Amino acid sequence: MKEKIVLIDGHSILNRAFYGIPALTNSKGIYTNGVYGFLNIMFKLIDEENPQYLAVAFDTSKPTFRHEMFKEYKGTRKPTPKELSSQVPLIKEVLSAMNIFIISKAGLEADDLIGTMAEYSRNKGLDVVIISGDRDLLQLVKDDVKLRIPKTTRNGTTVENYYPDDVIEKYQLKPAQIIDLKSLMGDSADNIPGIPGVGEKTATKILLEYETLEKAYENVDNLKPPKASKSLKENYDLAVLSKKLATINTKADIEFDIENAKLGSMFNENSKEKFVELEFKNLLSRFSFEDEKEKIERKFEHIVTLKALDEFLNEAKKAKEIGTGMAYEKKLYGFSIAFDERNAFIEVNDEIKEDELCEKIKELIIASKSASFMDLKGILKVINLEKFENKYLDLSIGAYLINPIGGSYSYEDLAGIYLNESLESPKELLLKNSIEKTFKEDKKRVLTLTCYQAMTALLAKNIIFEKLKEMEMSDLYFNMEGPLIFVLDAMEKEGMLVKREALKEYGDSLVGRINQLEKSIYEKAGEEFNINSPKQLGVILFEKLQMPNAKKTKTGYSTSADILEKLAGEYPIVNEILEYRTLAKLKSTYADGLANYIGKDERIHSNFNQTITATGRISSTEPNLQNIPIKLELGRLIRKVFVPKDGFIFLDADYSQIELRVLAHMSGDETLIDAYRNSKDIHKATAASVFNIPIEEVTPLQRRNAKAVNFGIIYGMSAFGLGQDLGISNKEAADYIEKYYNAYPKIKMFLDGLVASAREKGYSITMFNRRRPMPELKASNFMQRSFGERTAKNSPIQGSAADIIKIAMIEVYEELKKRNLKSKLILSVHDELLVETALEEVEEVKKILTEKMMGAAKLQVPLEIELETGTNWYEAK
DNA sequence: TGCGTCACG
DNA sequence: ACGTACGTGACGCAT
Repeated sequence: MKEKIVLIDGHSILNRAFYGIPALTNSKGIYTNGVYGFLNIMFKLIDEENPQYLAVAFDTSKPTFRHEMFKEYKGTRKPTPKELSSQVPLIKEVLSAMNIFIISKAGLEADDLIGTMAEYSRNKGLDVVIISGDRDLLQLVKDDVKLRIPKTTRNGTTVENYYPDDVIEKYQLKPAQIIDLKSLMGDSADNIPGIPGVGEKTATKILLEYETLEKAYENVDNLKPPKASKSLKENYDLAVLSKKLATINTKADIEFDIENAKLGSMFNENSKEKFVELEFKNLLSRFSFEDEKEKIERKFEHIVTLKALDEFLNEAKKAKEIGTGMAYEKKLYGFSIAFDERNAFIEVNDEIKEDELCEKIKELIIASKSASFMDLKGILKVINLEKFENKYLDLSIGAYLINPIGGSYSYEDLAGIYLNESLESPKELLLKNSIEKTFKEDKKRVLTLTCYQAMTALLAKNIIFEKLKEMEMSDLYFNMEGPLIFVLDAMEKEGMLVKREALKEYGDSLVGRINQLEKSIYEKAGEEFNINSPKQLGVILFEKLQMPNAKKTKTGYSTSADILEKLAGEYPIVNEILEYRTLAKLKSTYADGLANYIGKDERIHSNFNQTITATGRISSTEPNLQNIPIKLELGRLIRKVFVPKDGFIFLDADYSQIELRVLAHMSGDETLIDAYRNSKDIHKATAASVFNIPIEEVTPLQRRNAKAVNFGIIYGMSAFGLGQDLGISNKEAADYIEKYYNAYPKIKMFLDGLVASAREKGYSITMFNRRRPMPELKASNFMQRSFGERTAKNSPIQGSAADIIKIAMIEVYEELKKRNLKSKLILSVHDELLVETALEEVEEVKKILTEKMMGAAKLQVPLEIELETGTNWYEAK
C-alpha cells in the first residue's frame, strides 16, 4: 500500500470556507466561519483519503514574485474583508495546535510550495492529493497526483476530483497544457494578463491543434481565427510573461523534510482548548471522547425499586452538591440525580409512583446544599418548591446571562461550551421520536438523556457561576433571574381564563366579511388567486393590474401594508386586500389560534421564556399573549374574551413611558429629567424644545412628530427610518434629528457614549449589569456595523426597562404571596402587569401594584404607572 | 425551512 | 454608496 500525502492550499480553502458559510462568531465576537469551514473540509478529506502526511501551504503576506511583477493587475481583486483576514492567523494557530505542518516562504506562493512538495513526494513514491479551490493547480495533476476542489454549499461540502483523464474530459487538454491555456486566455484572479482577445474557446482550439504556446507561435501565421493570430503576434512579450506567471514552480528552493508533515496527534489538549475557545461544538466530537463517554455511561445507574431509591437518596443527601435531570413530556418518566461519582436515573413505575418520587426528590433538593438544574422552571411543574433559594442554580439561565445571543442553552450546548464534552442531543438520543415511544422501546436512551442533564448540571455549574461572578452578574442572577423563575412558573400555572364560546363567536363573526372581501377581490382582479400568497398577490397587483412603484423583495414584489397603503387611494381593490389581511390575521392567529390553547380548566397557559431575548425581556409562546391586538378596535374586541374568574376583576398596571424615563435617568439630561419631574406632556415638551416655541403653542402635528422622534431616539434612529415612519423626506427627518440633538445635547453625548463603550468592551450593559455582546460593531460591512450602533443605543434602554419590570414582578408576586392574597399576577407584557384580583382585595392590590412598580428602581425621574380595572382585558386597558 | 407579513411593546 | 429605526412570535405559502 502506497503512502499518501495531502497538500492543502491554505488561503484558497479558507476563502472558499469563508464565502460558503454564513457569518459566524463565537460569544466573544471573533469571526470563525472561515476557520470552521476549513476544518470541516479538512476533516472530511482526511477521513476520505486517510493520509500519513499532511501539509498546509500559505502565501506570505509580503508581495510575492509573481504579484510584484504585475501590480497593475491587482486592482481586479477585491480587497480582503477583515472578517476574513483576521481568520488567517487563527487557522494557523488551530493547525499548529493540531500539530499539522504549515509551510510558507517569503517570495513564494502557495502554488509553488505545493508544486514543489508534490514533486518531492511523488519522487519519494507517495501518492499526492492536493486540496485547493484554484484551478491553476490542474497543471500539477498526474497519475499519482490528484487535485480535489471542494465546494461548500448550504447542503454541505461536495468535491470535484481531477486525475489526468478528468482534466482531459473537462478541458479537452492534458494537465500540463493548463499552463498554456492560462497563458493564452489569462486569469484575472491570478493576475495573469494573457493575450487580449483570446478567451477559453479560442485558446483551447489553438492548443488542440498545436499542443503548446511555443508551437503555436511557430505556426502563428496559420492560427485561426485571424484575429487571434494578429493578437498573438502583437503580444509576444505578454505571452512569454503570462506563461512564466502561469507556470507553477515545482523546484522551488525550500527545505522540505517529509517527516515534518507526518500526521500526529491532531486531537490533543491544545487543540481541544482552541476548539472550545472558538466554540466549535460539533467538531469537539472529533476528540476521542468515545471511550471516556462510554466509561461515564457505564456508570449511569438505573433505579427501579424503592429500596434502591432510598439507599441512593441517603447517599445523595450527604453530598455537597447535586445535579438534576428530568424526563417529562405530558407526564413524568423519571429523574436523574448526579452527585460525586454517581449518577442515577430513577424511573417512575408501579413500585415508584410519581407522587412519591416527586416528594422524595423534593426532600433531597431541600436538604441539599447546592442543587443545579438545566431548567428549574420545568422541574417546578412537577415539584412544588416553596420559593427561590440561592442554592438553586439554573444553568440555562446562567449561560443565557453570560451570552444572551447564544441561541440555545440545552445540556448538549452547555456541555460543549463549558465542559468540552460532545454529548448527543435529545433529538439524536430519541431518534426524533417522543419520549413516550422511546421509553417503551429503548428505555436506556431516556436514561442516558436524563443522566446527561444531571451530569452537565453538576459539572458545569461552577464554571458558569464563576464566570457570572467574574462578569459581575451574580446579583442579576440571585436577585432577579433566579427569583423570577418562580414568578413565571406561577403565572404559567395560573393561566388566563378565556370565554371559549365568545371567542368562537368572534371568529365566526369575521367569516362573512372575509368571504365578501374575497369575492370582491377576485372580481376586481379578474381571476381567483390565493390572496394569502404574497407571490401571487404581487403578480396580480404589479403585473396584471400594472400598479406603479413596485418594490421588490428577495422573492418577488413587496406587498406589505406600507406599500399597499400608498396605492389604496387610487385602487379600491387595495383597500379590500388590506382589510382582508387584517381579518384573516384575526381569524387565523387569534380566533382560531388561541382556541387551540384553551385547556380543560378553560384557561390559557402560555409559556414565559426567560432565555430568549437579546435584551433581557421575557418572551411568551404557545400562545404568545404579548401580542394580543389592541391598536385597532376590531382586533381589540378579542380582549373581551379574556376575563377574570368569578368573584375577581382585572387590575392592569402599565408603566408610563418607561423607556424614555430610563433614558432621562441614564443620560442625566436636565431638560428631560425636569420635564418628567414636572409631569409635563413629554412629547409636547419635546416639540417645544425642538421647534423652540412655548409649550402651549405646540400643534398636534408637531406633537405627533416629536413623539416619533422620541421613539426614534430609543431605537437608535436613522434619518431614513424616521422619514419612513413619518412619511416625510429624508432631509426633513434629518433636520428633526439635528434639532432634537441640539435641544438635548446630553442625550446625544450619552448615546454616542453607549456606542463607544460597547465598541471598546465588546458588549453593552444595562443599569443592572445585564450584558449583550455586540460583535456587529466590529464588522467592516456598513450595514452590519450600523445595526450594531443602533443596538448599542437601544439595548441598554430596552434592557434596563426590562430589568425594572422584572424587579416589579418579583416584588408584586412576593407581596401578594406574603399577604396570602387570593389575587394573582397572571401576565406581563413588557411594561404592563395584569393581576387577576379578588373583589375584596382590589384596594390592597392597587396599593401593592402602585408601590412596587413605582419603587422598583430609584431613578432621577419618577416611575409612573397607569392603573385600570375591568371585568375583561378590553376594559382594563 | 425560510420568507413575508403583521400582531404586540 | 451602502439600505435603515429596537425587541419579539405565529401564521400561511413555497421550496
